[in-house]
Amino acid sequence: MTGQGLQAHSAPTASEALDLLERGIEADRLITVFGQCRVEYEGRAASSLEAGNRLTVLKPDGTILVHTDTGQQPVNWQPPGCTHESRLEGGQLVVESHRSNPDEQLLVTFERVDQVVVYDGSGESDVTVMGTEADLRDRILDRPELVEAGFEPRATERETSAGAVDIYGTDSDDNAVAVELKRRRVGPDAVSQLNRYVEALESDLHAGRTVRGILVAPSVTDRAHNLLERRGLEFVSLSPDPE
Amino acid sequence: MTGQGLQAHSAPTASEALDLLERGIEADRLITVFGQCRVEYEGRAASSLEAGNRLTVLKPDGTILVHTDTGQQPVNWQPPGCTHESRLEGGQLVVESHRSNPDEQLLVTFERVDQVVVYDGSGESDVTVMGTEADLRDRILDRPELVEAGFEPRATERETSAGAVDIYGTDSDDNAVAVELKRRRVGPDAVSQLNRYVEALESDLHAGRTVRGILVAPSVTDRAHNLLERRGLEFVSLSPDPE
DNA sequence: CACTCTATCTCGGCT
DNA sequence: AGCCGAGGTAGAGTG
Repeated sequence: MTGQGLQAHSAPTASEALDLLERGIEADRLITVFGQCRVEYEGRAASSLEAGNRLTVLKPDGTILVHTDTGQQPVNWQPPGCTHESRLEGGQLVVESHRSNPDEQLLVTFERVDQVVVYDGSGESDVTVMGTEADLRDRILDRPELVEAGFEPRATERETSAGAVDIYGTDSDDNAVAVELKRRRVGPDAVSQLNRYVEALESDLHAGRTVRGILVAPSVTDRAHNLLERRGLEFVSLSPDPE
Repeated sequence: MTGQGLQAHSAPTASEALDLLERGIEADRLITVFGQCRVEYEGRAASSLEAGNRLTVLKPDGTILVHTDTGQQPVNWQPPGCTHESRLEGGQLVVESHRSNPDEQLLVTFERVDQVVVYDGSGESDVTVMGTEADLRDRILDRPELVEAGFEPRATERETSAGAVDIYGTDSDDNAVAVELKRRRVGPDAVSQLNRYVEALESDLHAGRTVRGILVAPSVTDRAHNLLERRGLEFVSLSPDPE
């Protein structure tokens, strides 16, 4: 199985590396190349990266990642949907990843290849994440009184002219209530978002109807708190986890 | 050089893999592990991932990434600053990455290890990106008439009680002007942001002073356009690239 | 395809 | 350390 599932070659020549890459790309394998390389990107923006020892990852869905030994983010990349090509240029291995819409290309030129690994990374499995905004929503739908005594959810993702309100409902006086959910501490952006929904509802609903806006999140920053007050919006502290 | 810079082992036993990992972590190397693994994460959220063939990357700055053969983003990860540990559990290689603040841990359990590569990825070099928001700002500071004839920039990143305005200046009638820059097509969020700055300036400056808000971006969405009109804000179409 | 919003966002800068 | 905003954000969901 390993013989079919993985091929590795230490310190290959450029043409040996090219051979591995071409066959790996053809066979839809996950490919890693360790080596000293330069990187050029041009597309939505443009960037240039001088020679250094890096890890390049090619995925069968068209993703390419160039990682240094620091940082979680790749130093250069292309998203899924690109076409990988490899060739020799002046005796050096060159990997080119290209896509249209937008027109972009990433060029990785290896001055030295230290290792190539071609791997069969297939075998799907889904990751299930808990503690998301959806969990916070479900928690409130289960127990609306966590927002406020008398609160009654009427709809989730209710469409308005400004976008969809997370939870739309009524309070004990039958006022309309827009609830915006955030799974973590929020800044002014979330308050503006809620404000847009409240204004849209005031405009969409028949005139005179009172619309309250309630932000539900674990906590808010100072500026967000001030903005809430100025906008006449409310805040309820609640976390996605029952803790 | 390659002997020192890179060590690779195909289809190692769990204890051989553990040995490579421990020495690689100790030596601050970039480490990749190919193999069938399960992943458990618990921290800001929680997730669980069943067994599958994946690529795990350990960086000397404490980053850990678990990649499948699709997608640009890792399926599980931990940011820089974590502590990597490796051990055997029931004959299986286990990699644990942990940090405090917030308290999080990622557990990768290998049911089979296909390949371990330990690499010296050092040798820094900076990446220079062009076509960013800073380039758009510089373009306007060079030629303020691109925003409007008579526009005079007075400050960049001018602080207000709502945050920093990208470019603050005056128009030909000596009105205050707040310019918000976006390098790409924008939605309602950017309009709300600009509106917050304009309101803050109206409040901060002496009463009666007219404050105009101008959004500069390549284009806006429909909802953003409507919101601009409702808020009495303006839009100028401009791209970071002179093209 | 475009638009909107979430994210274990990450990252850098500043207070 | 927290707050704030940018990002070549990516990715999901919807019309």
